[in-house]
Amino acid sequence: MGAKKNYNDILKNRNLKVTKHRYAILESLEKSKLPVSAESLYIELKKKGISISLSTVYRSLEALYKKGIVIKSILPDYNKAVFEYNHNEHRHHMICIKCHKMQPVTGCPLEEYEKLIESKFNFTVKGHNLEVYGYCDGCESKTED
Amino acid sequence: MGAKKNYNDILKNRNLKVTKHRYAILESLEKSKLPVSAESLYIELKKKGISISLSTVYRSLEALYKKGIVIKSILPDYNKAVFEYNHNEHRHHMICIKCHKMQPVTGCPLEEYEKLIESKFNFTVKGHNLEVYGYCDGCESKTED
DNA sequence: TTGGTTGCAAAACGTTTGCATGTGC
DNA sequence: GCACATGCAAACGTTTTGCAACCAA
Repeated sequence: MGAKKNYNDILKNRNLKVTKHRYAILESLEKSKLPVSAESLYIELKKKGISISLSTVYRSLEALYKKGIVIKSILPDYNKAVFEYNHNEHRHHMICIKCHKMQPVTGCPLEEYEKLIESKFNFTVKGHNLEVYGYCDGCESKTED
Repeated sequence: MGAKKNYNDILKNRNLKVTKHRYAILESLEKSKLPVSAESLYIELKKKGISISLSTVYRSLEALYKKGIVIKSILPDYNKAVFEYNHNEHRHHMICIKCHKMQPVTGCPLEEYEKLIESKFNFTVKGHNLEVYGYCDGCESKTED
């Protein structure tokens, strides 16, 4: 909360070597308001003039995901994984059924629910995954199936 | 509720032709306590002596999913889709990080949250997706990373 | 120096599709 | 009979991997 951690520290703290690529990926993700796919991140980095291969993007994202630095999710109608920086502030998303846009929502109603599950079943809760589906502002009017 | 609907009616009501395969798939899913992948469903049907191809399983599941008869989800660490019968009773799942077992949990804490989102953003909520991750009964003891 | 990281191309994987055939209504 | 469902094999798009070269520590 006090001193601003840089990406190097984040990587070092989780025993990941600091490389240009990982730094760039982390920076991109942290600045992005929305979750991105490996490919779009790859394209974005290329545009910035960074020389990187798609497999490195995949490998880095997987490493960051395994360390909990980024969050990975796959949506049923968009058959690829998307990644976002884990802000640890517990953010969820609203996903538009029509245009697939994702917007973050802060605030999470699940604390009590998790406690309930822990006590009711013999299950140690470590986290959860929540997305809300519907029609966003722009698509609302154009509804009709 | 009152009269027990059979699978034929479920299909007919959604304008899907009744076929042996769809019937068998629906029956399998409805009886299954846990979400299953297309392939495991395929294997299960084969074991029952039903002659079916994997693509039919995929096509049927997709059709049922599009009609809202089944629920489709993809988990970040298990890179394939799983399907479950939509009991309309709003069930969520606990997923074990270690053994990947999924168990249903009834009860959903999200009604108020959805209302909040609808009023706060201009977003028409149509549904949501929630999974809780952690260690199940059996894996709890073996924890350690 | 050394073990982790990268690029490339090829492989793997789950899933989708084209087309000819079969089947429900 | 006709529109839709199916089987098969081939195609697809995303993700993973083997290997040699590279680089951070």
